[in-house]
Amino acid sequence: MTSARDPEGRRRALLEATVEVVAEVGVARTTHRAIAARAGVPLGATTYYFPTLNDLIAAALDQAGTTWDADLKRWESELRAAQKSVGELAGVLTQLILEYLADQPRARLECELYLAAGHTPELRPLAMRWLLGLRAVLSRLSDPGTGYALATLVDGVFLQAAVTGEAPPADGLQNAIERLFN
Amino acid sequence: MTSARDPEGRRRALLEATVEVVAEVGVARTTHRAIAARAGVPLGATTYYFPTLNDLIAAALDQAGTTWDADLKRWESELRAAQKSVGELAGVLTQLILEYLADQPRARLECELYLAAGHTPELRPLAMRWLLGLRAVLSRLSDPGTGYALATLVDGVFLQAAVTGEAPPADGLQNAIERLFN
Amino acid sequence: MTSARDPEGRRRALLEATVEVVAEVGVARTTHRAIAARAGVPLGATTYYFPTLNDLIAAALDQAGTTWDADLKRWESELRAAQKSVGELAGVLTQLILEYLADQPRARLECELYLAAGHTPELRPLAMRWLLGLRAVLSRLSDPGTGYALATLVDGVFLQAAVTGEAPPADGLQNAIERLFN
Amino acid sequence: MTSARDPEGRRRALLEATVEVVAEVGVARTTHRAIAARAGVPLGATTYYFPTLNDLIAAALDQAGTTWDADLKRWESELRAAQKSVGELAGVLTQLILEYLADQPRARLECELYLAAGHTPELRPLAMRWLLGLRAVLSRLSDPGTGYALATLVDGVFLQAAVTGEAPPADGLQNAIERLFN
DNA sequence: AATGAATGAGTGTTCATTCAT
DNA sequence: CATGAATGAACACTCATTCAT
Repeated sequence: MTSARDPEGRRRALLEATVEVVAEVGVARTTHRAIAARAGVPLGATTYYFPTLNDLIAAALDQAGTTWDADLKRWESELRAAQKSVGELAGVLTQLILEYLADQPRARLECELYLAAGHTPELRPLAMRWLLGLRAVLSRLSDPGTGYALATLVDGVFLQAAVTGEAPPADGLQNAIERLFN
Repeated sequence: MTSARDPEGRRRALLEATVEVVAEVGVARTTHRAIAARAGVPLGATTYYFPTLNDLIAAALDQAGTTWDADLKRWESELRAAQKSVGELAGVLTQLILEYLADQPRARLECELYLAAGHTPELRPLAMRWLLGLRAVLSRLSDPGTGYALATLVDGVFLQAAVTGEAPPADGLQNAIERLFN
Repeated sequence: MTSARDPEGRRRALLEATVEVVAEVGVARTTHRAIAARAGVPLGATTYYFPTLNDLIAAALDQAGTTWDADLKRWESELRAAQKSVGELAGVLTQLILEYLADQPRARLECELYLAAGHTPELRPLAMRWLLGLRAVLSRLSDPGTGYALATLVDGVFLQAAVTGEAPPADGLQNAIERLFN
Repeated sequence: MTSARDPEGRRRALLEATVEVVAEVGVARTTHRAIAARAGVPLGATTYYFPTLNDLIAAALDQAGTTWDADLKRWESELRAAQKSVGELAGVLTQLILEYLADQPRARLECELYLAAGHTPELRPLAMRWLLGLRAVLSRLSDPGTGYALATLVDGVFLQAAVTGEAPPADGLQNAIERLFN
């Protein structure tokens, strides 16, 4: 339980808890009560720091977007270091994807966000940020066409992971990535 | 408003309405009331024809799965007819995807199902049917590795369409498909 | 399943089923569906033969009252045959009570009726018939004061049986009856 | 309408209202809405203070049981003070019963509880507490056999009062009690 | 005559949100 | 400032009753 004397800590705790709850049960089943319990804060804190539940969820997804941006930065630098051969590049990208999916809830989060954006217009810019961010990184490593293809493949991998709950086949994935790089 | 004396029509209307509502607001926000209003039937008809809301949703998704199977059959025959050149094959597949996505709600449905399957175990087999059905068709046209790659790309396209609400770039998509076919 | 061509049989089946259901779940939880299922008749038959559910329940309790009257007649004759000694009289009455309570549902029925009469004025005459019928029989065997005392004791035995689900202690009961007879 | 800022008052009001409603319409017909209306509290208050309707009813009956225990204590001391003659003892007990039955709803409550216990196992211990409590008090004043007989008679009196809505005949009752005491 | 399909009022319960403290 | 008590709208679901067939 974070202290009431640490507003920033509370906000952070709420956002983290919200991300976790959303990843677990989906945006639509996310409740104030679940978030408060998860964050270890009083129920009233949820509406004290964020006017409405949607605001809280949007803020949490926005924060997750920032984390994603940071992840992408790391992806970019790791990929850049492997740019000499297509094979190595594909291997590194495959590895990054697998690592990312190892954190199941986080992986499901992207899909939740994407779909929620379909019903909730104000989430759309946020979802576009994820989508275009990945595409941009991959485009910079190759070209826009390849970047689009790769980013789309990665989104497909994420979606499938949400259903199956399993990691994608490393070799099959790497092979597909290699083909798209050419 | 369907007639109260046309049970088959009612069932059909309910299933169709459910598919639409699910596509619009997501499985978790789908309510008896929304379905009844959309189908133009009284509230009581929903539980009269389907014991519980989950049953109704499952039946609707199952029916959508059957439609999807039929679509896949058509896809397979059209793709087979274009099998002589990779370029043509990619063109036809691109076209089929674009046509499919033209029916926005139906396109979003797949993603909704995939995500809902993540929280709702009983939907998982249904989701797997979609996922594996597409992969099987595309595998038969080429080989398992290519089938996996193509199906994953297509799922990515569907997911992105759910977010952006726009059709994917035809040329970019066809180009990506061609690369995966080689 | 009784035949639709045998209206009297249907009525009887419905009444019997109703008595059973009421005894099992109580008047308030008795439904058309439960009665129809128990009687093996179509749902529509319930409202076809009895305008409302309350009518059906009242008719069933009335019929049970007739059975009760017959039971009382038998009680009276058996008791009369034992009238020479108080000990024998008490022994026979105890035996009759125990036999009656052996059919648990029927035993609970009386209490259900008594209580339902508390909320439902139109059941009151029916309940009074049970109450006064027993009192009359026992009065004729002795005198009004003793009849009142004995009938009250018997009602207490029935009520306690409804709670405990167990038969009353035979010796304790017989002893109490003997005291009241003097 | 009790104040929203008086939790104890609200709980008490809810419990009292529940006892009244149960006494009036029976356990099975007792609804959140009826209780809320009777207590003069908003609907949400019912589930706010008691998680489920059954919890509320059980709590109300439990509280009534506590009141009953207190009543029994008082009965015992008043009866003890009259222990020198059987006639006086019977007179006091009769008086106590009549006083108790003067509060009709409370009197009916016992029967409702008894019957509900027949269908609802978790109410059984509560019902047994009433039943055995009375028997214990009357046993201590005489002997177990007499206690059983008297308690059974009293239960019969309560049950009959629930039907007739009238007080039992004082003289007849006193006479019956006297006979059981010997 | 007899039925079961159909309906909507009413149920218990959840929870976003408000606001007194 | 922070909280949790409080509320009522909305939910899934049941079922007495109606009525076309």
